[in-house]
Amino acid sequence: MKRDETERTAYHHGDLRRELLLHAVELLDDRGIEGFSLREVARRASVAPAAPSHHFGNVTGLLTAVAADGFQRLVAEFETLLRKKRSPERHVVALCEAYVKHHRASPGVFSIMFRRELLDDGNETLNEFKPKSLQLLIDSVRNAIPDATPDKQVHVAKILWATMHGLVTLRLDDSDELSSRVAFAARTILAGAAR
Amino acid sequence: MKRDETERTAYHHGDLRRELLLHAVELLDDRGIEGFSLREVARRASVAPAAPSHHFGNVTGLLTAVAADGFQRLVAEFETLLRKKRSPERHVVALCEAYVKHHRASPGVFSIMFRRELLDDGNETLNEFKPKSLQLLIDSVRNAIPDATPDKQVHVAKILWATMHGLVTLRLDDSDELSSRVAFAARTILAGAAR
DNA sequence: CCACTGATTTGAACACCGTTCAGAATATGA
DNA sequence: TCATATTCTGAACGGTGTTCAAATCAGTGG
Repeated sequence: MKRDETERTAYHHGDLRRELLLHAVELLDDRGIEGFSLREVARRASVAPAAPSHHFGNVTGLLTAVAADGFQRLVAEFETLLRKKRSPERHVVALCEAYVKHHRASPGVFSIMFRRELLDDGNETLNEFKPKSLQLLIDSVRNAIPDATPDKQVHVAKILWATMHGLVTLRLDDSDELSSRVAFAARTILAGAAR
Repeated sequence: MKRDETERTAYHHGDLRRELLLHAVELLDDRGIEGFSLREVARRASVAPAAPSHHFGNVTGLLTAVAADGFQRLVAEFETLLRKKRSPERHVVALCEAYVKHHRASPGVFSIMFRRELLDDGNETLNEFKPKSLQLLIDSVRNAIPDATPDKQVHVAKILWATMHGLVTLRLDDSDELSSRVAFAARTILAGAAR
């Protein structure tokens, strides 16, 4: 009922689950996983330390929810890009660039999305959207190198994914170079694979 | 003096620094960085919780020493491989495979070597051997694609490095496939870059 | 309208963590 | 031998995640 109102009382202030998620994202992007703590999230939401447990179970549950959201957004962005009319190769490059863009927009969230040891592997949203994001890249690669065998197409897609991930996480150079390096890398790999 | 003897007394048992390093490596490979704790390392060395601080300052210092050791070993392995007589391309592939091998041999150590937020960036050993490892790959790439511009050679080397890193850390497939995928990826990227 | 039920949040407790610091134990060297 | 420096201990402090009974609130059936 009273959704947007500020009339949250001490208990039951409407949508604590969502609020905790927002603060968790903010804290992650602010201080990274090292500076992250469940108590600090609770503190930022002006709530007792034990409050999150009811919504997420434990800290792993909260991080998993954040990561699942991240993959969901990534898939949404991928699908938006794929609706545009472009050459197959440019589609692949666009996905790779989106990957980097996603990281820059929310580095803290991004950095946990692929840390399996931090996440709950039973989460449904995660198990739906994480494979889906890879699948979208695989499909694009199929169109970009249609003459390759299906196995090789998957092969190349995984290599592309790994390359993007490495470039983004290793930070071998400042982020200005990163965008151009990503596009170059994608084209180089496609070229090598198409021979 | 009394080096190899088991006659370690309560205090001053010879080479606590080295022993702590060994236990830290063991614990990292055993439980990963998530299960790692300075107190557990001290416990495994049968020493008080505060003992490590004298040798490493704090937990960051200990992890940095572990990582620095890791890079030193990686560089040593690279140099051994580079002394063998092979084609330039095979040299590059060999380095990439060594990268993967290193990860498999000591995944816990490997996983912290590139987590800059966990390490002390003032460490001399680290600042010597980490750039050196990349430099060795760059040099190999120069030989493999001699006709490319120096900039592009560095470019390609960094892409290769990122790809290996992504393949190893993302674990997109079981580790049996990994070795062959790494070699394929290296050749694909070199081929694409040589066009 | 009200009592009841279930969902939500609190507050206190527990064990563990990293770090600090005074002081004890040992090693070193004059 | 004795003074000094090095190395380690033990206790303490504040912070963390998690658990659990108790307190609070929302909604429903009577």
